[in-house]
Amino acid sequence: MRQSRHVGKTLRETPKDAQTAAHALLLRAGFMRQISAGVYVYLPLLHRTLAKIAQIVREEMEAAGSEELLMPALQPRELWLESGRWERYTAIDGIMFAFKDRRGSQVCLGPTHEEVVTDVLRREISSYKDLPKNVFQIQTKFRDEIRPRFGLMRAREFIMKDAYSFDADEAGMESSYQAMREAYHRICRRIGFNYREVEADPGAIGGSASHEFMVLAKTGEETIIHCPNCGYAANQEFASSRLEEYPQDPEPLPMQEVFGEGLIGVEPLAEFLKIPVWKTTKTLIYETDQGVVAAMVRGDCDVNELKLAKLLGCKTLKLASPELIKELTGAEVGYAGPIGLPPEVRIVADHYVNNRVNFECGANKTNYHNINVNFGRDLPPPQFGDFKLAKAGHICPRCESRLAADRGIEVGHIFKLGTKYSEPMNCVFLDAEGRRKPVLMGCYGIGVSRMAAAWVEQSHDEKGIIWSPQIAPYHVHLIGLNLEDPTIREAAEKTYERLQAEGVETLFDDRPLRAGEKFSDADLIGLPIRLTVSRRTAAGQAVEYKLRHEKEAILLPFDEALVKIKSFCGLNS
RNA sequence: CGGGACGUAGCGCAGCCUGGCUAGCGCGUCUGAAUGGGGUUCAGAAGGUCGUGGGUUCAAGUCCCACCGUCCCGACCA
Repeated sequence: MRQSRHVGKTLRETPKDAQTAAHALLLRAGFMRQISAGVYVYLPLLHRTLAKIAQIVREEMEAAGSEELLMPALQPRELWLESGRWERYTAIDGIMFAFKDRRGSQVCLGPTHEEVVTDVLRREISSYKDLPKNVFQIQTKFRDEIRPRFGLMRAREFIMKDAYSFDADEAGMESSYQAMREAYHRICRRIGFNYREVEADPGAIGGSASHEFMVLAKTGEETIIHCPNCGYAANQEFASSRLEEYPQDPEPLPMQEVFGEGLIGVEPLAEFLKIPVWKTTKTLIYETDQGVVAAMVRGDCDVNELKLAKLLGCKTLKLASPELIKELTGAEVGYAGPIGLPPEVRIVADHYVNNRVNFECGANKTNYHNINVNFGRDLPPPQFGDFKLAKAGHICPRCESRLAADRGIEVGHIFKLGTKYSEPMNCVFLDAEGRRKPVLMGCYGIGVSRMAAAWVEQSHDEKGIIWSPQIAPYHVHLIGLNLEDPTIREAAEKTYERLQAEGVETLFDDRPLRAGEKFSDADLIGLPIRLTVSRRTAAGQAVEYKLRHEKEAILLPFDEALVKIKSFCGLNS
C-alpha cells in the first residue's frame, strides 16, 4: 500500500480521551477512531491486524476440529426466554442491547451466542451418532457495558471468536474442552503473548469449570493470583488461599465493650486495642435480592463478593447504604458487629473468622467495639463459608508457598457448560440404549479486537507500537527518501514492486515528507521491519534494513535483505 | 445507576469567575522560498453554527434552565 493513498493519518498529539498506552497509540498511529462511547472504527491498519489475528485463531480452531459458521447478531427474545437469561441480561445486569422491532417484537443484539447455537444444533442432533460437534464463528458482539473503557479493551461493540462444543458424555466434553484449551495455548504462543492460563469463575455463562487466558500487563483490569512454586493460578475473584493461623489464648476472657472514638479501619483499631489485626473482625452489611446480610471476615481480609453471592445463593449483592446500616445497627458506619442485629439480618462468616479465642468485632454502637468475643458463648455460631478475597502473601491452597499477584488482560475464556443450556432448551439425543439425554456443551471465547489492544499494551516503547510479524498489518515499512530525484524514485518503486512480487506485505511511504517525519511515523506505526531507499542506498543497489525492536540499521544488497525479511517473517522462499 | 468534569477550527487548548468592537494560541492544512537522514526555518493564507434548544439582558462563548454528547470516579470501609 502506498502511504500517500492510505487512510489513517498519524496524530502528533495524544487524543485527550486515551487512558492507556494501547488506546493512545492505536489512535495516534491511525489504527482506529472513536465513533461514540465504546464504539470504534477499525481503520485499514487495524483491520489488517484483526484479520491476521482472526486467521491464526481460525487455523487453530480448525486444526482442533472446529468448523466455522456465522450466526446472526440480531436475536429474538424467545430464545433467551428459553434459556432463562433474558431477565438477567436485560433488567438485572442491563448488559444487553434490546429493543422492539417495527412489529413490536422484542429483539436483542447478541452479547454471546449460547442460545442461538443451541437452537441451531438441537435441530442437527438427534442421535449419539451425531456427536460430537464443534462450531465457531468470528463476529461482532454487542455489550452495553456499564463503563466502556480503555478503547478496545472494554468496548460496547467488539470482535470475538466464540466456539461451542457438543458431546454425548462427560468424557467427550472433557476431551473437547482439553482440545480447545490446547488450541488456545497455541494461539497465544503463535501471536507471541506473554500470558498465563488461570482458573476462573464460570459466572453468568454458567457451568462447572472454566479457565481464562490472561495477557500480562500492568494496566490489566484483572488481578491474577498465582503460586510461584506449584504453578497454581487463578483469577482473584475465583482464587482460593489459606491464611496463617496464630496461637490462641488458652482461656476465653469476659466479653467487654470498649470505647474507641473514631477508630475507622482495622489497623488503627488493632493498635488502639493492642491486639493483632488478625483478632479483629470486619462485619459488612449487604443488601441482596434475598434480604439483608451481615458478612464477617477476619480483619486482615476483604470480602470476595462473587464467592459471597454464591454462598448466599443470591442474584444481586451490594453494600448497604449508610442510612440502612444506621437503621440496622443503630450506629454510624464502621461499628457494625454480629451481636444484637435485628433478627431479619442473616449472618454469615468466613471460615477464618472461626477458631479464634477472644476476637474483636464492632459493637453496633458508635465508637464502641467488643473485645474477647467468642462464638457459642456470646453469640450462636453463624453459617461459615469461604468468601475471603485471596491476596498476594496468603498461603497457596495447593502447597505451602506464598501467593503472588499480577495484573492481566483477559483475552480468552473457556467454559464447561454441561447441560446448562441443552437442558432448558431441549437439546437432546438418544444414546445407544435409546435413552433421551441432554447434550453436554462447552463454550470458548477469544476477544479478537481485545487481543490487538493487549498486544500493543504489552509491546510498545516511547516511540510507538512494536508489532510482531505474525500480526503486524504489514511486514515491511518501505521508506523512500529524496524521491524528487528520479533515479532514487525509480529505485524505490522497483523495491516496492519486488517486495510485492515476493509476497512481502509492504507499506510504502512515498509521501513527499522529510526524513524525520517519515521515521517518526514508522516508529509510531511499528511495522516489524523498516527498509529505507534513499540517496545513500540508491547508488549501490542496496537498501537500509532495520528491525523495529533494534536500534541499528544495516546496509544490505536487496537480495540479502529479502532473505532476512522472509526468514524473520516466516515467509516461504 | 449515583457523584464529578468537560463540550470553543482537523487535533490539543486559552478566553467564561468579573457579559461589551472583527473569538485567540500551539500543532496540522494551503501557497511561496530556503533546507534536505530523526517532526527544519522564514513569509503569507484559509479554516469556527463557541454541543443543541430556550431564557435573562441594550448586548451572551461568558449568566440561568433543559436536553444531547464525551470523559473520569464509585463501595474495598465496618
